[in-house]
Amino acid sequence: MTIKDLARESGYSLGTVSRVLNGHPNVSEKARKAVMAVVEAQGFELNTNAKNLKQSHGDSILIVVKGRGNELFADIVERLQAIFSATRYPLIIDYIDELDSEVHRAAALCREKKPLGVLFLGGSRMNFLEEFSKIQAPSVLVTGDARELNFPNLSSVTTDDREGAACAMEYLLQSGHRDILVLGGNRTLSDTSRVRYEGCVEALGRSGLTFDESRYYTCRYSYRAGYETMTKALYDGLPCTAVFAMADVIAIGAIRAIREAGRHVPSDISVIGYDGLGIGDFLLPKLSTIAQPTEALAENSAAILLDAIESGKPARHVIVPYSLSCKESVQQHI
Amino acid sequence: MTIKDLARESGYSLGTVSRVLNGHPNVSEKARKAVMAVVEAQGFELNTNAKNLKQSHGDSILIVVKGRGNELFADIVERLQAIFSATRYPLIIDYIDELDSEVHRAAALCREKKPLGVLFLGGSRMNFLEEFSKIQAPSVLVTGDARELNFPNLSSVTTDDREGAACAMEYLLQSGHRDILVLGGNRTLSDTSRVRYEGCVEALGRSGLTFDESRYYTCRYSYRAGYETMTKALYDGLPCTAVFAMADVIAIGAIRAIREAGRHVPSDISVIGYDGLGIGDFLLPKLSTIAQPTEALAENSAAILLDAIESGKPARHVIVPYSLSCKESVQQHI
DNA sequence: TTGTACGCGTTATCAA
DNA sequence: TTGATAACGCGTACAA
Repeated sequence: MTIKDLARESGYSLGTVSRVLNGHPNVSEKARKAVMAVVEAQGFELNTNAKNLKQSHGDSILIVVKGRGNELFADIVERLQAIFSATRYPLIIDYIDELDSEVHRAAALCREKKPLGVLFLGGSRMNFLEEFSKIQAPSVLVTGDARELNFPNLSSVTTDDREGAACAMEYLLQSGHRDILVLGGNRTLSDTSRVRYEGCVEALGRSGLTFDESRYYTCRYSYRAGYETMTKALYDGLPCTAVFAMADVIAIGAIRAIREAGRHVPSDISVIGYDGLGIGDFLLPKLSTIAQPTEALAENSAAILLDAIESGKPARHVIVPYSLSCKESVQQHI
Repeated sequence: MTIKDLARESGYSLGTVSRVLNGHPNVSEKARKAVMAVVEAQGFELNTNAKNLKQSHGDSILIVVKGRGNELFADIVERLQAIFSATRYPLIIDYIDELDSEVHRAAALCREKKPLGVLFLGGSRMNFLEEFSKIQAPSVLVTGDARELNFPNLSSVTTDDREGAACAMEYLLQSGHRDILVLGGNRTLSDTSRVRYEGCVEALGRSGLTFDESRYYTCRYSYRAGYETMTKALYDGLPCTAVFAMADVIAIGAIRAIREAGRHVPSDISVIGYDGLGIGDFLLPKLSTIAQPTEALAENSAAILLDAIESGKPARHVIVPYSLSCKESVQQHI
């Protein structure tokens, strides 16, 4: 069943049928009805390949996810999937290592699949600077700020990582902690980690304190890395009554490490994470964290991308609010 | 850059170029070299849309995932992604609700996308019986047994759920537990749940015991559902020293519920899960569980599907071994 | 072994 | 408002 058959059955020509199917203006109501009647009756479906061939681009949306271990992204991907399943755009999801270049990968995929748009889950300025100019499709960086990058086709949706991190630190500070360890990503490679780090320094500064570099532990974003890094930190033996982990996955691994060292959370060591993973509420103790609004992140990203694709709207940059989620893993230090 | 350009630049004709690109036999080594040289030099990429149009089917592989809350599937999807990223087949991943028909959804998607093959993550016999005949593409049911369904294009890869569940129960029994609650899926809709339930009954039978129906709590596969169901079970007040949760996500939610009720795991109530989620090792207590080999599950599924797609090999049904993972959430009952 | 020519299903341009 | 027809890039009979 092709539009050719549709033309025959409906008594109209190919051109008219195509116009009906694409909602073009210059077509009589009568013709529209006639064609649609056959469509309903025969269950006709347009051949995407032919359409794409003609239009010389694909019909999918590409999602490049940075880091397999980061559950936050899993949450966002799920939401994105739910949103896009209501549209006619198939999703191509591509996972790359946390330390690889998402832009390089996206550029390659764009050449191959010619997607309508691309969504970056995580990304670093350096990579964008280097080769984002190679990609033409409207894109949005989710979980990162692309405002200063100033690419006309690159939007961004994120929380304020600096303030979020500062908020976490301040919470720890206000709870009486002074000996704080920070577990975060590689600050050279990850903007998010760098900006959150700056937030930490800032928060400390506001209290007249300075951050001791040796208290920053570089860590991949995964349960295991959190566990291993915290184990090492404990072994190093710096005084420590609280830990700020830049991701909940890291925090969860760290808590396990603390417990295995015979210490308790939060009575011996308080832990605050970042992300607001769903599982946090089912742990013991419930994880205190800076919650990212995954739903808002996903919805805004999708809306912006769709606007760009369908209506050619220009890039936008939106900041969605984080929230301090005080649960059970942080305690007043006496 | 099309094969037309390639033809011009290489000095050969369109036909020869196409043959080289598709690895056809009747082409001289000289021609092959000449064409490939230009391909390398110019970075030519074949137009998938045109190719697909010509061959009247897509080039992607469809994955239908049943249930958004089931982390096991997330693990498997990740592995699948890693495997297929090494091939030229894009993955289209579609999540549906745990209680919807995966086969119905797949059939619709097949009409639309004409994928080369489809992977079902979770699925129930009833749905397959009803409309799997509508789908022609080679498929594999991951995490379910399709042997008796006897479709020529449906393979399956799974662990032995009956034995796995029996193993979990026996472990509890051997640990001295008699008052055991079981939290699992809807046995009418989910074959996996039904079969695991049968395993429970069987294990009990081997010990001369019978399963009291009121001890089975129906529960969706998610942290929250596990938490809520366990809370309700605790409220019901049946004597209980151990819980078998048919999924780790359920077990994790249940453990939280138990703790909130002021009881301890495992000293008051032992809990064993099913799946072997990565996070299990970072919890307190570490989760004892029946571990499914996600890697083997993914690898076998991919291999079978690829064999079917590329070499037309017939359906296969493989059982991969589960393993009892004794960690910290189950204790001897005195 | 190589080249030519046609058709896949669609959109878009132009004339009617 | 409608219809005829030319591309889009590729695979493949068929001819050479």
